[in-house]
Amino acid sequence: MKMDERKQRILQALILDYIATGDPVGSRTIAKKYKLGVSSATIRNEMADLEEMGLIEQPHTSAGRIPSQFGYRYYVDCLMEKKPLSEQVKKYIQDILSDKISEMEALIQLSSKLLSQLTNYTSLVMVPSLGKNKLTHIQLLPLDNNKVVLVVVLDNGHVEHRSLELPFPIRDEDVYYISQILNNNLQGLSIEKCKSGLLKTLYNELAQQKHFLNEIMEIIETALVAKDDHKVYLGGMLNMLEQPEFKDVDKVKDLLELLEEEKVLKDVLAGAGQETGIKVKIGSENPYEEMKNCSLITATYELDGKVIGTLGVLGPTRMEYSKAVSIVEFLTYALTEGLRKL
Amino acid sequence: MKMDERKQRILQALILDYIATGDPVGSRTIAKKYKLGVSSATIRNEMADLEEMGLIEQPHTSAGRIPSQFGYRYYVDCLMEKKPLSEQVKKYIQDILSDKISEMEALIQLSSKLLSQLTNYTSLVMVPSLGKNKLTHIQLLPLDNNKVVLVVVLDNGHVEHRSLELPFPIRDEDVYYISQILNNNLQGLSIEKCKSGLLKTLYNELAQQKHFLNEIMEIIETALVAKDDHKVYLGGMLNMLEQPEFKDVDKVKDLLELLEEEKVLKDVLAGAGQETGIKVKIGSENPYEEMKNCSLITATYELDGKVIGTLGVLGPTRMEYSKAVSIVEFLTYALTEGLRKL
DNA sequence: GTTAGCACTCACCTCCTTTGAGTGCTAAGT
DNA sequence: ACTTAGCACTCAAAGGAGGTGAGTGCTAAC
Repeated sequence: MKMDERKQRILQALILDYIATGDPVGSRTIAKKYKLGVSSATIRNEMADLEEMGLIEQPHTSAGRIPSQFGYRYYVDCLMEKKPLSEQVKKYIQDILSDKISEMEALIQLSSKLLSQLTNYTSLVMVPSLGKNKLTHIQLLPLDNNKVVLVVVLDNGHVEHRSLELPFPIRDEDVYYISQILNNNLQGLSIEKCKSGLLKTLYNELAQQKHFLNEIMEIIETALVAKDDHKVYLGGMLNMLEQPEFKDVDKVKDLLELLEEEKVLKDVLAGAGQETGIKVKIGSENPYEEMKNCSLITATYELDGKVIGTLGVLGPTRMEYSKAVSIVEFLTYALTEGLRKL
Repeated sequence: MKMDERKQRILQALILDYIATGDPVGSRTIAKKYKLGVSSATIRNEMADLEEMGLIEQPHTSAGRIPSQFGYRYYVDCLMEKKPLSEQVKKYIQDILSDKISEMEALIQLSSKLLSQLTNYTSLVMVPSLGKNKLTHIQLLPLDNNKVVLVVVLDNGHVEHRSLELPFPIRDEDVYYISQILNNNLQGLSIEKCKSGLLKTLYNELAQQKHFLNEIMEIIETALVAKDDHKVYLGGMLNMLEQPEFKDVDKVKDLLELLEEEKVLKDVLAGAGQETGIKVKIGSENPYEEMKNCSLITATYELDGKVIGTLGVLGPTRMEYSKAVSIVEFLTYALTEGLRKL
């Protein structure tokens, strides 16, 4: 069966109406609301064809049609017209993102919040792995008899700290001394490189000084390795509750519980891949059963021309794709700009 | 009307049954399940009295009775028998809380998680204000031409860091120099004291060196002041969805949205006061309209014999008070112990 | 003071009917 | 050959009627 223009127009009208109202759409509604110049009977015939092609379906015999997952797919790929954002909204985004933010992570977190606010869906933003970043500073500060604080500063402005408990007391001077050696040797290297054996070399240099450095090095190594990981921000999770398709607590509970697990979020975003450009995953294209009634729109943001993270919105399959895509698109742009300026 | 022992026994039976089943409890059920040695008719008479006294109420004419807010109050104050925790659970709590945690905040956060897991309700934990803690270290690290990282280490193991953007470039040596001066002057002082003019004194000392210190000091002051605040952890928010009384999305949405606001959480916990001991707020005793179907059980935890924070569980008014109270009680004890050892 | 007995209430369930939106098919119109 | 009007048909949803049962309050007897 061939997909002529009239079928396309009918499919588009049906999807737009369904997205707007949430009710199954009948032939009469389409004939009346969207002037296609044909009667409802004709539209009925065409709809029968569209159903045969798998693009729309009937929830039950005497109801109108709703788009199938493939219908949404076709719409997103071929029919959707991007709805340009108003200058006002663009300005709003840019104003907020350029408002004196000096830490990369704060900027990214803000983007997540903005994304969920603007779309009224749930936002996911993956913060880049720190593995490739270079150390600007590594510093140990004495805290107590046998406690020190390890502070790691990366060249992207990211700061991590961790308290370490040593199994033996240590003098303040020694802490400063070790700190200095660490700094001299590790400054400018990436975390990845620090991990790969370099710490051992360093150990040799310091071993001449103190016999218990071995243990300190181990702890530092663990701390560094543990920090070399992605992080995901989730925003507007409760927006899901606004959606009529999730008005039943039992239905939405599993989804919300799923979203509370960080590993899942990483999976979901990682599934979108690293290629640049906007991607849309519809219904069961997503990796989790609980998300079969959801769609995910993602894009990647960059720093120095390289993809460093992914961001996206998660909503019901019946989501406002055109609006959401525009927002994701512009926010990605604004975030990339923001990062560049940093 | 006087509250004789039989009335008490009936009220207790009714509340226990209602908490267990969630259904209104009739006279026959009480007569059968809880052997009080009297017939259902007698119980009916007593229940009429209890209703007159405002302790129980009927959802509608031909239904059983449910406890009123005052009924719960009376139960919690006079009738409730604390259910001792099994040694197993106690050990579980203590094991988890003593598992190599060296940062106060991590310990507190873990307590929150534990609390929601064990009770299946929502947990709130307020982290103490940092104002009274002493500075162990204050350190500036150069990051970039005109960016520095401020790291503040407190004597309780808490570490805060913040990136500062200076409106002018600064040399690494100067950063270290300032850092040293700050350290020498502020070490051992509480944040409160740092704020109160001391920074200005310090400014005089440094002003002889560099003219732009003024601005640095301002930034540091802002950073310190902003950090002197309470923080609240929320755990198991979605547990609310498990409760049959919140099976309607519209009912639970407002509550969940309320709980997402940190200010609200602070209010709610602050409302419980600072006196030591377990407190129970039932239904509309809570400060927010959205919580009129919830009860909150709180307790305070201590360090060095002084109250430093509050922790609690929030559940439906029909919550398992005896179990929840026991868990809150023991967890408070375990957390206080854990903090002491730190 | 307690209890058995009884009339009464009312939410809830089930069954039935009505309603209306929507369909598919057919035959007539262009 | 496509389009359309007309019609019979389907089925979810809404509304109503009747039955059920848990529970109550009252009264009279123990």
